[in-house]
Amino acid sequence: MTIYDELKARGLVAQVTDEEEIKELINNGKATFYIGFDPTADSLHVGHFMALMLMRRLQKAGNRPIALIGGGTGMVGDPSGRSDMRSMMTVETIQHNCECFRKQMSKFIDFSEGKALMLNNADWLMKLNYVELLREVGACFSVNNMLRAECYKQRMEKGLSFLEFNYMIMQSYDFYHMFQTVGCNLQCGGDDQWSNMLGGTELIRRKLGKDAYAMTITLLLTSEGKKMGKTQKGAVWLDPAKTTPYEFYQYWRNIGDADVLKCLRMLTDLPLEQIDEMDKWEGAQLNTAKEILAYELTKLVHSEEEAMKAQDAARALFSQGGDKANMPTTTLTADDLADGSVTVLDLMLKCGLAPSKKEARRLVEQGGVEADGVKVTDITRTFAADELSGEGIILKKGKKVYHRALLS
RNA sequence: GGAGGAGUUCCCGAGUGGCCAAAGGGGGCAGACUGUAAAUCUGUUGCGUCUCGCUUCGGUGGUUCGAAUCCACCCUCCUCCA
Repeated sequence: MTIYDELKARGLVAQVTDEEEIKELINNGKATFYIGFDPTADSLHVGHFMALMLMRRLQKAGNRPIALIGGGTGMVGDPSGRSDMRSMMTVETIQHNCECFRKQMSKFIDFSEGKALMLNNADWLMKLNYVELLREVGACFSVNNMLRAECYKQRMEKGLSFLEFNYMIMQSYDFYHMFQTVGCNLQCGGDDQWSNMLGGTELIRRKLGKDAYAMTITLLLTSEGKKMGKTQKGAVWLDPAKTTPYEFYQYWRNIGDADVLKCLRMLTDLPLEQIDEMDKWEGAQLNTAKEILAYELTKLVHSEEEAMKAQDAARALFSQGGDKANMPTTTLTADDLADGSVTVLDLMLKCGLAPSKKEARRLVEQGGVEADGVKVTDITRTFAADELSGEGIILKKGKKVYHRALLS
């Protein structure tokens, strides 16, 4: 199976500018393609994961990836899919975030010996001179067309600043610039980037009379239409310090029935035949598919070892027993105790199971808290030092949040 | 630059002097049911030393016994005109 067919079969391809040409390019390893990443945080998250996997797949097929960090465009902010204006970041923050991205990406993409490039568009965008830019590329953009673009349409009602309006031009310029300097002939990105990407191919055609291509990947949405990888607490990060491997595993383990197969296809490296087999599964059997998904993804993002640990911990917890080793743990010190003990409420607070005492109290009153498998019914319950020492105590909040507390 | 309008808790959105920690909906959390799923039903959803107190309705001052609500100035956004 060719790489293009595989991407298609996995449901990754959303839109393409010229299917035949793109097939020809990527199937024969002739593509130098780029994907842009806006440095809006100091870690990549699940939303970027699919792009990373795409780069990896295409690289394995012999193509050369360019990870473009939007150090320059990040100064402006992409209005696509946003209902409000992004807050502007300082130059230092952007710089720091770029560095963090670089580290994380090298886990998925081989940057050795020029097999992949990492560029920062600040390198060329920051040097641009306003009048020169207007003369050079300004004439190639039709405001009428831009306003018709889907990404701006949505913003016409809410209001769109001139700053954001220029995002498309900057992104187009990136492609134009890299087309000339490093021979980048294909741009990939999320489907919400389609209009921005077309801006680039259009610019190259007008300025240079040459063809460049664009391909978008399907946005990973939950069956409810929300962006995958968002939780109440925020994004699911790839950085273990921000989202622990266990939490990461649990995120996928708890995915909706309707989304499992789609995720397996789009995100994992498992052979399609194996996934097709799972497609026949129904009902509770899907739980196994979820377990596979969670394991595979944790392995890819963290490591096989972390994936094993997370899986063991989850299995132990959800089917009794209690492998306490790999559970999120909070270690208390003598300072956390008052008169040699702590109340449940304080303990929950310290373990981050509740944001306030009031919330902790509500949880206990509603019967949502267990300590070592026994439901806590009394809000004045306290734990003495000897209960907390040694193995510690396993607190359970709700149905599936486990946390160990022990005394150092 | 001119004329209007708006800013309320996680979000949307009521409230226009005391009965307001602020209706309703969404979302979240918990309980029941389940398969660590979905749907459904129930409870809950500012904080604390919790029959009481404290902080919160864009910001800062003011009027008042009492302000989300009235006044002044400022900030931000929207609409129409230029």
